[in-house]
Amino acid sequence: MEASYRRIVGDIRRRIEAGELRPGDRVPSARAITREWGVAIATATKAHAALREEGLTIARPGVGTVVAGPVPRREHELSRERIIKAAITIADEHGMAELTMRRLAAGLGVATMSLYRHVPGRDELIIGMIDVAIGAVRLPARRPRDWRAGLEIVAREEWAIFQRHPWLGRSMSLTRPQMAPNGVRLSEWVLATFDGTALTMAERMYVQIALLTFVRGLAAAIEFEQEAVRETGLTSDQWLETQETTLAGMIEAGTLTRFEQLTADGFDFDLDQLFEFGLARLLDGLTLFVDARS
Amino acid sequence: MEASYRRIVGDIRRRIEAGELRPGDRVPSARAITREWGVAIATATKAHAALREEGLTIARPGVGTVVAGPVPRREHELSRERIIKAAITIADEHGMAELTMRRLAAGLGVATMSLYRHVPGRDELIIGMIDVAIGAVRLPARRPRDWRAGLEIVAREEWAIFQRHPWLGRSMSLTRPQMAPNGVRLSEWVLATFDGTALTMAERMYVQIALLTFVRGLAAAIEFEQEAVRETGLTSDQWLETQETTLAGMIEAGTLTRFEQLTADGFDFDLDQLFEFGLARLLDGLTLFVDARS
DNA sequence: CGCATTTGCGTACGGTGTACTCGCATGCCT
DNA sequence: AGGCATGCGAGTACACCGTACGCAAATGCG
Repeated sequence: MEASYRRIVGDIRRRIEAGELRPGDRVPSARAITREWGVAIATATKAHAALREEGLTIARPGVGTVVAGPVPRREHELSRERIIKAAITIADEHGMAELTMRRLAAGLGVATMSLYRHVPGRDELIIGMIDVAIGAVRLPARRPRDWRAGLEIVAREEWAIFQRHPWLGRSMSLTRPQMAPNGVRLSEWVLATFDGTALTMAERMYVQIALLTFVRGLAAAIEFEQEAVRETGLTSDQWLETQETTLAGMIEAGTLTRFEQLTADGFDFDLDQLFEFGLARLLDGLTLFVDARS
Repeated sequence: MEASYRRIVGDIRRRIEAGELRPGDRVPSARAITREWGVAIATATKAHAALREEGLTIARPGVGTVVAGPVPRREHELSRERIIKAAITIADEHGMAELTMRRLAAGLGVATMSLYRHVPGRDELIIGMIDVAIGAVRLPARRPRDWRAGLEIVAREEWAIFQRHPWLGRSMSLTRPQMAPNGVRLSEWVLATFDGTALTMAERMYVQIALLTFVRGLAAAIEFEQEAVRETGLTSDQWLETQETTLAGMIEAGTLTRFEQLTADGFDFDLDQLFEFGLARLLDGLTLFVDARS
């Protein structure tokens, strides 16, 4: 009769090879083996050692003996990635103010404090959200020959991201844009866009920041605009009312003729148009600058 | 012997004329008169009526009989103005996060809930702060002939305000800029700057918003910069460290040559330079636009 | 004298982020 | 076989927030 620990090793190996136990899963613990196979704990330890020897498993004190190999994505388990994704969903749909740790945990079906095993705190969570959001920017692998076209692509891409994530504009200033890994990737792409020009790296960076600043500044208005919509359009009335009482006194003083004319014409905010207008002006100005450098 | 209520009226009138009781002060109440002059309450009421008849006082139910006339500034008393000013001071010095109603009240030496007699809530307080801050913008009465010069003045003035109040950039998008009375005043000035051009009011508004958006976007970075300084410079190190570990992996991949070169050159953020650069480019672009319209 | 009204302010509530702690399961050492 | 340090999940508790509510005192008035 073969040594009983060899039988245990064989059983477990079979389970691994059958895919019953996948990489990252916990093999039966020593205590569990004693119960399952009816052996002493020494035997169980010996089996563990043999498995480890074969490279099939690795032992992690405090957690268990785990099947070796690249850990596959495990959808149902809590992870930093999954938390961030859920947080982004909440922020997108209900606004940043609604993103609380409790609500986030409830949405994930876990206890509040469990989040803190994967994320240091709310601020760091937001930084992670920013990075993931920026990471969604898709830049064409083939860089356009024209720097202006490249810049326009980036700006439009950023604008799209800001629209998809209304909270992003106001949260981004929490951190230096470069801090997030995906921000660095974006920066590099923009810097490279100017490769055909005489601009120094510092100058390119200035250009990039000027552009991003404008887009981000405009994006900061998105959240408010959306919040206004969320609040049952009441804000629109309320705004009108406030404006009315506010303006009444000033118009009486007769010093607001142009502003009055503007509102009479039914001027309306359209963020997309504002974006297009500002982008065109900024790119025009940058063109003058780049041309002067060449 | 004269009617005793006439004596009381005389006494009180003397106090008022002597400046002992100033406009807005409360004249002795009916109860107080009965105690002070030893008369019946009917007499006291009669005295009050006589004073009111003379136009010296006005009666305000629930508060008292008050000396008539324009109410002078009363430094030591709580007022919406004083609250807003104190709030701005706190936000300037310690950041918006430190601005709590409790702390604000403590700084003013009053109970927390006393604030709510003068301010509906924190949000409205912030709106008031924004308005006061914007109200500090000093525009020359004599408008420059050149629209570009005018725009530059406004932009620099706004930038100065944003620097003086680091919280302003992030808070302003809470509301439409026009909501605050002083914002309207500013808008009107900018609109008027283009009087010599062919721009429609809507176009002028677009120009203004584009400019303000850029300035505000850049201003959003001020708060973080200041916060970094506040946190004992640790953030600077921490940032470097994060950047190091972050970049290490990416540089290894060999895809960040330009960014690497930038940091090697010791590129440093200088918000003022960024402002100047962006402003110049934006104004250049706007010039092309305005010229094309003429 | 009773009344409604104004004012100042204390208490309390429902919410937040998160520090702390406890129980449990683990691999390892003696 | 038993004791150990370790890792993990989760519950409890704390400090703090904005502010609704209500009470007590003072007032002019009928």
